[in-house]
Amino acid sequence: MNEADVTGLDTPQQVARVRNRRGEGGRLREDIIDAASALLDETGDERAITLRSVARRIGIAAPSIYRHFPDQPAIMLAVVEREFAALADHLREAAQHAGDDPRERLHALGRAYLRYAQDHPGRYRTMFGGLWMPTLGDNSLTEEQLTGLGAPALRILADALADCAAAGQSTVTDPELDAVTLWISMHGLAHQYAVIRIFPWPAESVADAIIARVAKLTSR
Amino acid sequence: MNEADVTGLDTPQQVARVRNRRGEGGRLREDIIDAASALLDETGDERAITLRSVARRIGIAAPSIYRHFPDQPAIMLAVVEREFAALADHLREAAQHAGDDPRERLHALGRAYLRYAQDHPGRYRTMFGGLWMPTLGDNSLTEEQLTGLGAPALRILADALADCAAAGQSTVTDPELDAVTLWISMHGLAHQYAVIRIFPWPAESVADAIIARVAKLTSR
DNA sequence: TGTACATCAGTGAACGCGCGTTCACTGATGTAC
DNA sequence: TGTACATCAGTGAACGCGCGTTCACTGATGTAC
Repeated sequence: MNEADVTGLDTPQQVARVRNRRGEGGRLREDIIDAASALLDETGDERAITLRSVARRIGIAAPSIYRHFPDQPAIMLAVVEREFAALADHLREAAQHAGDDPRERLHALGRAYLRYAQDHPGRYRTMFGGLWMPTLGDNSLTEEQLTGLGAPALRILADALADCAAAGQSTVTDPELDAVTLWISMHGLAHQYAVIRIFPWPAESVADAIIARVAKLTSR
Repeated sequence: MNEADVTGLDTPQQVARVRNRRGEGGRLREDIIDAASALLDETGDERAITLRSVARRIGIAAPSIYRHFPDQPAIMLAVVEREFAALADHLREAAQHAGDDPRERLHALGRAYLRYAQDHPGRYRTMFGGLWMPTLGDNSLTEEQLTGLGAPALRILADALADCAAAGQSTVTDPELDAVTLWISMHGLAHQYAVIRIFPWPAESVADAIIARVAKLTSR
């Protein structure tokens, strides 16, 4: 690091980086995941996440990554794990801000889910696109871990749906199963959003229709 | 081509190939698309479709592809175009074999759509995954072409839904819009099928619930 | 307080690989005369 | 019927590139004595 670094001559890809202090080396791990997420947001293409592109972005040498990740797929897995947690947080927050009416809360959750896919299409596609996944036994991810990734977010949805049913605003009889059905349906919309940026149909009404019909909401 | 070629010593990747006769060079174009589709089926990973992997598979030299495609993305586009047509054919056939009851026909379409995603997960993910798409202005595909790809399949679904409404089996009032809604919802299920092979929920009932609720089918 | 040293965080050079693409070419085949 | 030739279908060698990964290393910093 020298004076030239603050002149703005460096590309944003090659920011000068201060070496972490002793004992704080673990922070690079977070920086790597941050950089990979940012690359996903910018390029929308998970193929753009290479060991070297991530290293360039942070301003480190490529081999430095091996101090924190065993190989390249491990970075993808870490990104996806963090994003699933972020999605659950995002939904939880939306549910808390939605007020006391269960029906409103469910709609708020649907909107929040869609917003996540719209705001981070690259991340959403990566999370659900499957290309980061193990080639079946290729690495150490178990099936439970795999389906468990989305479990917290699904839990939030199932609770909201159960609240609707309890309040007499929905006629579903199996909120756990119907939460899956609702999530699957919303995923179809969110995924299309994340893939085709210009959605050729009135998306709001599509979302409302899906929620109201799949969740079997009663007419007000 | 010599005797050794029929001894089975060659890998399936390197089949001896007879040069097309004069005037029939266009057949290689079909062979290239065939090979790319087959690679998609086998690997389930569109990153496996490279100029060289396709060429190896057919048994030609890599540069030969340039006689038929301007570049590598053009192959992907051709594959996707053909698959969308195949999907529409598949649905049309299912509708024809479903008999005269509109409700049954709609359910048959839903099952056929799901089956396509199950039988060809790699193709399905590629068609709807968006990674083959132009980087916006990067090549010559227009927005109409893009959204038009799925139009024939959507048409079939919209007609079936309109038939349900006309027969009093569905209370939808806008079959065009609701066909989109239904397709989006089924896409969510089909996409999950194509990504996670072991589906952790009763998929049949999920599909039935989506169709019945989104299509607003009347109870029998 | 000073100093030797172990540890930590990260580097620089190099490797082999498969990729997309280019170029000048080859050899079979149909056609004009 | 024969033959010259244009065309067609496809090739072989080579290029530069970015990739994942390895290896031995460097230099700062905290710690034990």
